[in-house]
Amino acid sequence: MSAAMEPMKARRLYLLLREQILSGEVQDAARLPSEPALAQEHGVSRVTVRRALDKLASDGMIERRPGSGTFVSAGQAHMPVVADLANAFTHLVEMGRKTGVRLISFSYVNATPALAEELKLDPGEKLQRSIRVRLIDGQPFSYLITHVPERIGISYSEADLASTPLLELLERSGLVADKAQQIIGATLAGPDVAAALDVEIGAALLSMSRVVFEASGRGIEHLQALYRPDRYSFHMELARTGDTGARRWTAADSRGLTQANENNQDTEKKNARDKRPPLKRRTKNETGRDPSKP
Amino acid sequence: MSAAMEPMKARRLYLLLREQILSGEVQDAARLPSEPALAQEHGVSRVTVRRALDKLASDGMIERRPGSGTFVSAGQAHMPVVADLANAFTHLVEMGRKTGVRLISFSYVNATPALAEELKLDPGEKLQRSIRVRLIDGQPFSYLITHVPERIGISYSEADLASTPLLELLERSGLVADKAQQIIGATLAGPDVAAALDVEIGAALLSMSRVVFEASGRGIEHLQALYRPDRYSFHMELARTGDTGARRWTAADSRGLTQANENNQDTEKKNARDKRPPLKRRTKNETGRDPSKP
DNA sequence: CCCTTCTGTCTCTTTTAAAAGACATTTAGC
DNA sequence: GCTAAATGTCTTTTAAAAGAGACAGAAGGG
Repeated sequence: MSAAMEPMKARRLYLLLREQILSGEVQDAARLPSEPALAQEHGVSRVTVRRALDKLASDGMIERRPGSGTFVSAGQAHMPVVADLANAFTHLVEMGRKTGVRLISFSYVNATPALAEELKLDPGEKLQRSIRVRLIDGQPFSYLITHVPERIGISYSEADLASTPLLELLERSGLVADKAQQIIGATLAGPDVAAALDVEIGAALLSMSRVVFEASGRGIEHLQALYRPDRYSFHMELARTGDTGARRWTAADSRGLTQANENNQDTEKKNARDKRPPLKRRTKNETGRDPSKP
Repeated sequence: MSAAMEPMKARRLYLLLREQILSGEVQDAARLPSEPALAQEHGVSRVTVRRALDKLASDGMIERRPGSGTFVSAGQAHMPVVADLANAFTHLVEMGRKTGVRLISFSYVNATPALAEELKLDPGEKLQRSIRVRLIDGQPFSYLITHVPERIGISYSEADLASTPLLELLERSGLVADKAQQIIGATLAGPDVAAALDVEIGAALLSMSRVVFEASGRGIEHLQALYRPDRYSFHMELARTGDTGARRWTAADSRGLTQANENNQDTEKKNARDKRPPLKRRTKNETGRDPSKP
């Protein structure tokens, strides 16, 4: 019922206006220039302006009143799910219990050179590769690609993965996580991730990659997580300790997981999945599931 | 000499292949299907496949050998600049001394409702608004939008902003930062930010917004930072402390700021700025500058 | 109340991207 | 050295996005 990917000029104007609104360059709650004005100002046709505004409106960033004008929607809904950075891990474990998980794929593969190095694998060692999607209130917010050495991966079943956090599975089988590295960055959503997270194809995602090591120094888990930034973000509260000269910020253990905010306009957001018929995509089995277990 | 924004289908295929490579779905160093094969597989023409591959190649993700095939470029260059998350602040201060800063804009504006609330401003209070770009080795990596209450902002000059970190300026004028909130997310690059950071218009950016409070509880700084994820990312090392039952991750103060890796293919990356002639953009004064001062 | 201005919704034309195919050039293998 | 198959580079045709304009309906101000 609607085209999938907005065309170039419209997208450009959309990003421009979005930038101006988010950066505070355009006053909050102010009226935007009229559509013909915007069209002339940016040297595009009104249809294009309209497409850009349509998208802003579907993002909930603007409100359009026929006969009156187009207005910046103040609020900017906050993040529904927020992870505390200081100990994101424990929260993730807790969250694993409160959220649903879909197992997208599960297989054993050869380690790529990069992965083998990061996990400090023995040469030729294989990896268990699984892809999961985490849901909260039935809505996906994270896409997890995990690689675990085969010798470790065999200690739990495919079904376990769909119900229990991986770290817990690992520790149940006697392994002791000792150290971990995390890198937080950003990337663009590809078609698979986009479909799984219900976002558009070029959307921005928060990415976290993590490698967990046991005491011996060998890697036991490699995780590449992709988050919808509108549903999940990292949150820290910092306190300044020490006096002038040696001042420094320390992470105040803010009781995180602010899970408020229910009026996000996401419900209203068209869940129309786009078509892109020619570009094929692998089929994927779906394993909806909700937790249980002590 | 080259078109600015890659067309839709090409972009889609680009994102698809990129996803498959980054997720490890396509084996490292493996040969991709031939261009005609990819064209048929995805139901697009070879020109489109070609455009997608062109972009992957310019990202350094693939290598094309005429007569032989197209191969996945293993390495995936690491981040040149990495910030330690545990005390990203002090590092930022240090970095402020080692890097260049460009002042993009400087003005006084009315506070938007959202900003007024976040900073806990008195009604009607105005804000000093400044936009800066941080460079390392002459290359931009962060775009900073700061809002400071006017009464505080007048204590330093426009030129100060181009040479000294803001937090230092604030503390020089007698203010004492006490607490801060940070939120880390991701967003898409708009035209202005894209131009300033030398990325494409729809690129993914790492975003951090921070509010700093003094002891009285009043906000003294609001920062919205946008980072190029290929040049800057957050890095943490975690250690697991406590025994089974009450296990928990604590941030091991990894001596961060890993500034290694010089062979990033970025030098070779075409710095061709795209044209987009009709879409206007505000002009911006540039204040190149390198540090000094004790 | 009327007039102006704004958004909403069409139609038609122009421009640009994508498709289809031909052909040259390079490499690897037999 | 020949052949098969790959990338590189064209040209022509077709499909899709963007442009241009007309017109209806809603809101606000004199």
